[in-house]
Amino acid sequence: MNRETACEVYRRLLEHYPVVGERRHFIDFANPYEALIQTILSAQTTDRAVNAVHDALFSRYPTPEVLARAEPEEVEPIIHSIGFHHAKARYIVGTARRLVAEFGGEVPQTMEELRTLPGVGRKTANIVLSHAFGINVGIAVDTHVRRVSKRIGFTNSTNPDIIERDLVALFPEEAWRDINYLLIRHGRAVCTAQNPKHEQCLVADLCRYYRALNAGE
DNA sequence: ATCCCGAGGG
DNA sequence: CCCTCTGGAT
Repeated sequence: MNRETACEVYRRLLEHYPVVGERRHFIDFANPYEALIQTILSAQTTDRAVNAVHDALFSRYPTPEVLARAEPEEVEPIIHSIGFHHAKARYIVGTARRLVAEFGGEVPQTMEELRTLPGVGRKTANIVLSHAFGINVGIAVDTHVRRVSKRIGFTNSTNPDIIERDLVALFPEEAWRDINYLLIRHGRAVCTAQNPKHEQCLVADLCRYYRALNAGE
């Protein structure tokens, strides 16, 4: 697929998805510390759930230094409603302690350093870098991104590293952060693994999978 | 009942 | 690769 078509896909998805009543929204990051902690907490939950806990958490633990002195057991009830609270309480306290002990209380700004923090994987590091620091570090390929990219025709590969390389080559750097989430949203809402909703799809006319489907009949 | 904008661990 | 960890929204 050429860049023009890819960018047309990007434009259509960008215009549509913020408006469609998605139940998830990007967290408004106040500072890198809060951004990091909130993003760790966001794994496998809604941002609404994380936002619901925001004030209680950060009024009690406003800085990495304060959170580092806490015990996971006392943090756990505060974040209970988001789920996975047992592991996540340990993650954020452990992360705060490493920030203080090894990074001078600051959030590191490289993928390598971020990923050494407990609870921070590729996806979380990507989000923190792109949203909190404006550093574009590529596209995190999950199952949604993989499926959608293959169907539309952004890539021919099933290898996540090659898929990322193809996507990165196809979109301008400023778009990486957004295209990442647009593909995930689109994959969940419309381009589902089973019974994709072609009637609702904004980019069906540009989609390789959809065109092949119709050509066969 | 079903799904989940992940990470860690086996 | 597989599994587990959890509550909440729908």
